[in-house]
Amino acid sequence: MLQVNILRQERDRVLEGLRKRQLDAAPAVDRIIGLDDRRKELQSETENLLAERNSLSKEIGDLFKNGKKDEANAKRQRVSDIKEQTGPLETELETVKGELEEELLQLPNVPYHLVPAGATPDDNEVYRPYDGELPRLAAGAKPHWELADTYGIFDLELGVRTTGSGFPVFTGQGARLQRALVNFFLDRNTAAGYTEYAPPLLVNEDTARATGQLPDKEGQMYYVQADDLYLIPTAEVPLTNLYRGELLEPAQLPVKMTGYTPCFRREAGSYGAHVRGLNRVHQFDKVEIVQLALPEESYTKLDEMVDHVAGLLTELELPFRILRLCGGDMGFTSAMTFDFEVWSAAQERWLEVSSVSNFETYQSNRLKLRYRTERGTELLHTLNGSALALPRIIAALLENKQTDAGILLPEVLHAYFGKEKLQPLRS
RNA sequence: GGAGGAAUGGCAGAGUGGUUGAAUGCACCGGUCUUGAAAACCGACGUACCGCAAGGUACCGGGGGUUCGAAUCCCUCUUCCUCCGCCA
Repeated sequence: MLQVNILRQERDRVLEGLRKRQLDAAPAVDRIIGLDDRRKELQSETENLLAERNSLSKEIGDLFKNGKKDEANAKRQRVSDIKEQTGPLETELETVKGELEEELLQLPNVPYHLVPAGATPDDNEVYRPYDGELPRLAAGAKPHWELADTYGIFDLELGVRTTGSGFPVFTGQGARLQRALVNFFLDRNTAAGYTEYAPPLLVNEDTARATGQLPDKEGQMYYVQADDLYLIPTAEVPLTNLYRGELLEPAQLPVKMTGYTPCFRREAGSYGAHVRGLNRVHQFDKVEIVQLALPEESYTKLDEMVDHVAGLLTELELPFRILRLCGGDMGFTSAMTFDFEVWSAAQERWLEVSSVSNFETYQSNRLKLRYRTERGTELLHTLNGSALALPRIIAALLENKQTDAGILLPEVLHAYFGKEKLQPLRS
């Protein structure tokens, strides 16, 4: 959520930034400022009356003590009058505050100055191209959903039986590979200074709202009605919220967290050839990294996170490129996002495997996540990234590493998986 | 799920209707003393919002109510603790 003061003080910069999202925010911004003006007006008026009430109440107390009952009763009448006035004022104040918040929630984050303008993924900037020859597979190379059958990696039919479409069941060495990857990622992340957490997979409404999933992505989350809880779409949500409402000392920063969780996404309306196999599923495993950083350091930290994720992909020996998302393709809450895409030689397309973003103060404003400065308190910057999402990594490993002799695993996984390659099932 | 108890500032912990935003201790910060440190002593020490400022308002788990006035009384919700039951 953007801060009203920023909208007031930097109106032009905000509007210009939001235009990169193909959004003309001028009417909304003006409505917000108008509501905030009204809010201040009502608040001053109300508080003046309350101040009078408070001082009268004190006098009444003294008068009663001194036995001056008549004088006290006269003042009591005045206080009653004040109450009659403040009632409607306070009601209106609450209404205006609600409307103000409603408007603010509709406004996405302002893109960072380096973010390219644009409407669709075609406008994304190739920030770091793949510097090599894209691998070519022998004729007859299979996509991962066919390899999954041959090698017994995962089974979509079983998921349909237990749950429904888009819930893969990982089996045998596929399940083992998944576990190996989770461990590999967590080890690398903790070695890089991220503290490991195993957070809840269900969160309450306040939590979902604070990181911006509500109201923007309401329909994308699974909702447990009986207990009013949401299944997390990413570990970002519980991890970032661990610090909701905190006031940190600069010495505590940056806070670096990592966590492995399943992620749940309804993905309503996503069907077609590009969502076959593991390309898009309702439940998947992901290891996430999160940082809480000083504003002046957050973009350095973003670079650090990008390099870290790039290191993981390099170790996995997967050809990848990094995109800087254009305004129109960026998430609602992000100020700048880098997407990592792995090349799938069998599908001959790029698969997104990680998204690394700086949210600046957009989340921390809702989180009330601040740090102490000489002058007072300031909002922190929050950042997060996938390190990494499992299904498409598995898809890419299967497809790119297939040989006549089996699927060769990258060397770094040998210690985690126990074997050098995946073996076909005996049929 | 049943019964009882509790929720106060960074922590501990007073406070049951009227100068209580809140005693006291600890921690933290500034200072005195000291070659330095410790100890001792002195001082400062919550957050948000409104206001140019002076100052004001709100907040003692959340919400609502009683009252001229609520941390303090009432209702309700949540969470934690103890005991019982059930259970991975």
